[in-house]
Amino acid sequence: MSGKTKNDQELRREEELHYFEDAGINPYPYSFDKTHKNQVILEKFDDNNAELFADVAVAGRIMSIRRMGKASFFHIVDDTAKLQIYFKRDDLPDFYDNLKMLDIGDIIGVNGYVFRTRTGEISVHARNVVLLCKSLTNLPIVKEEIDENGNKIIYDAFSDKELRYRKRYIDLIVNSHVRETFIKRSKMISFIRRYFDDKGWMEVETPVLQPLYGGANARPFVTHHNALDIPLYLRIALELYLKRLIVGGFEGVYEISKNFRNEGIDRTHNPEFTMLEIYVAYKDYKWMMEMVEELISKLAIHINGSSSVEIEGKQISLASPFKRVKMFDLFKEYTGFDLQGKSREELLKIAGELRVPIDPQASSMKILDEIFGAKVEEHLIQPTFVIDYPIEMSPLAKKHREEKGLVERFELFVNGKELCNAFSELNDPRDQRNRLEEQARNKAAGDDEAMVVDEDFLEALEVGMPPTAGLGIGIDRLVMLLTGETSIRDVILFPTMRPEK
RNA sequence: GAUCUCGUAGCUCAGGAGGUAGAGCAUUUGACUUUUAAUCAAAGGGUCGUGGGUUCGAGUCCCGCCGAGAUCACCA
Repeated sequence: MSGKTKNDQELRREEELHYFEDAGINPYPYSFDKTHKNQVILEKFDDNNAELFADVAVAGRIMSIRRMGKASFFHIVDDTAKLQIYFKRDDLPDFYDNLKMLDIGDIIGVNGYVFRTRTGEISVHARNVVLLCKSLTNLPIVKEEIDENGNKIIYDAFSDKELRYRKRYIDLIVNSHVRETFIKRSKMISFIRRYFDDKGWMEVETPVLQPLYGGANARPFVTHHNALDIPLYLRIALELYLKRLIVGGFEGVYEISKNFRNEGIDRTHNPEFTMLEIYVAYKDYKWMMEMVEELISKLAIHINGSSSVEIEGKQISLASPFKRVKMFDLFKEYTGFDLQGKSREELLKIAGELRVPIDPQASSMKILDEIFGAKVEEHLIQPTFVIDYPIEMSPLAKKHREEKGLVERFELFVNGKELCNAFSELNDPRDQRNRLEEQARNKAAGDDEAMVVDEDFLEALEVGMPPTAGLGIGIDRLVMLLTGETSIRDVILFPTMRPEK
């Protein structure tokens, strides 16, 4: 127990705990043999097969109590559904009086038979009850009603976001849609794993603690290793180690794990977030686009039963294929300017005409990025592959096979937000060295998100990496898309919070 | 990091002409052996985020601090 002062309800629960102990009932027993999940009973029971449900054992947390004198109705919830339990005094001579010492939040196990009540609800008629865990704090009471149209009306929802995120275990208990969101998240990740594994690509684990960070433009977290007495960085991307593995001879590797970026927190950013990266040898970005289309459209159907999702009131179709548009064609379409091959000064002038505010020190890459963010992104509601980026924006991508000054890269945008980033991976070590050195110069000039030169990575490329297609997907944002959530904190179980004081 | 908004009982909220707090649910007691936002009757529960100021008097006005949300900046 915390040292917090207990309120009257918490004190009463302690008294009830002692009541059970004094009665020789262990309030924290060791196990309970369940025969059925609640959902199975609700789905499989019908009035003609009652004999199959004549002796069931169910268990779960008490969520509501209706005492009617010599009969009582509780709802218990397990990890599948809410189920009603009927207690009749005559059938529970030994335990019925103990029922009033049970509270919302306690966990019980019940043996009994399944039946349908007069009002039609499938329920378990209890023959035996065991207390499995006494709860010492009171939960928020959320009541639900199904109206005549079958819509669920929720009363007194537990909705304080701060409490919900800090006390996620309570959020999960009382808000069933929250539990569903995280079940979907888990299903999505296992679907992706299965999809990749079936193709013969291998899941790997690469260092989280890295002597040099790389693979993205971001500010890292720094920590210190005592025995080695060196700084170590928490990874900002998976890329450079996964490519080393392609050099090492694996032909398809992927990793799904946390990245850490020392930046602001908002509706779409959490300092630690889950990234998927995959690298497949002998493939290019065109192949990767087809893979992404298939993966995402199949995933949507697997998760939601439909390739169409509604988010922020917009209907979005994730059915394959997705639109593909060259980045500079999008600039033409939404700004009226052809920005390809323009000098920094020309871009600065155009940004001014478009009324896009730009830091006068900004590089041309930065200016393009700003204009894209301000003028183009918002139009990319339906899934759109934006392809062929300027070389300065993509230091790890391979030069375009036809167009000078561009690289073979795509980003997938959905609902105006970037979901994936991919390229034909740069495997010419000389070109890669030049580009990283350029990054290092930018860093020296004050760009604290620019990349650093990783000599070991360059040596790996000198050993030789086959042509390779690489892809990164922000899993949290993919979950947001498929669950309709608009805040990343609603798809991360324990989002980063400032500590309470 | 900036701006705006918010922080009242276990939960959801009301109060805001400054006069030391209200509702519903939850809890307690009683009635009720198929109820379901169960119902009916009665009762208990709050140093109104925190520290200071103005005032005879502050949940209410002012300032600092803590925490949160939204928008923006940066990014995925």
